[in-house]
Amino acid sequence: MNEKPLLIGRLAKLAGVKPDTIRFYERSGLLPKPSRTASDYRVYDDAALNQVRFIRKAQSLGFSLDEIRRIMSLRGQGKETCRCVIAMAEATLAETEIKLKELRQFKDTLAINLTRWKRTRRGPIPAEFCALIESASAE
Amino acid sequence: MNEKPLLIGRLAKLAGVKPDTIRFYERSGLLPKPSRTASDYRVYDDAALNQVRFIRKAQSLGFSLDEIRRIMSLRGQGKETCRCVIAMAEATLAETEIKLKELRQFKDTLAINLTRWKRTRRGPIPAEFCALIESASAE
DNA sequence: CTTGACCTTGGACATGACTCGAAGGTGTAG
DNA sequence: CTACACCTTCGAGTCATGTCCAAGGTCAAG
Repeated sequence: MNEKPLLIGRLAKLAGVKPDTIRFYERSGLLPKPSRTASDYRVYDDAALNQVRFIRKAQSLGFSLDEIRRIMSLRGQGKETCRCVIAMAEATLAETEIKLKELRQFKDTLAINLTRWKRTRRGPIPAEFCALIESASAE
Repeated sequence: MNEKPLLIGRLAKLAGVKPDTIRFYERSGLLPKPSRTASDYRVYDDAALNQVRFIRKAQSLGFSLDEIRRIMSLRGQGKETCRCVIAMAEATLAETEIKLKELRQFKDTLAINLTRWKRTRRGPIPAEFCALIESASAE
């Protein structure tokens, strides 16, 4: 009643990417080299799935693979590297906060411009659109 | 006392990009074709500077040139395109809001883990900090 | 034992977004 | 007139991030 090993195809499917992408991440040093079966198949554990999902998530938030590699390297450091880890985490946090602020501002600008457009060019405006503008500018 | 025309090099410097990039944006339909001097030099106005800055800003927030092109086309077009424009704006706004929410969540996760770790930093590195990657990708 | 779905590697190709170089024209300072 | 820093086009190169293909190995089902 052994569980079947988690091979690359299944991992890829679970993470919503292609096997090639997993291999590419491994080559790029984003994922640790997995263990292999006797026949050289890659075998993954559950952590690998989380790691791949984390990469995609961070990517969708605008981090490059290079930045993600740095963020992920926070794991598994020795205690002598405490300061380094803290600094890195804080840098990432600061970066994220700046992105947040700018994105919010961008959204507001967009909303304001659309409101102006709405006023000058009075076409048929769906109700939901007005609601969207309202809620966006209200923030 | 004529003002000197705003040529590509100066515009590029003001916007913090290279002349090549400006030409590239023009070729890609992100910037309108500027007027030319008798000797075929591109001559820009202040609006161009704002446009280039807008592109860079939006880019830094994770929008592709293609998305930016669509966002920018909201300016100064149409009358029958109302519905189309509205739908596009709505989509962009929604997308931006999702990004906002996710980024905020990402930041919070990061901050929480960092704070927790700082409090306990006398001892060995707590497992939960090392699990940052996993927790961040959870959900 | 064959079939078909997996896996392996290596290398080529694709796309977005620049970035550079060559070859030549323009404008101004000395 | 001569430098020199600009400008022009065109085509090619670069980097990040995949994505595909070929040639071959593995494994479970029929």
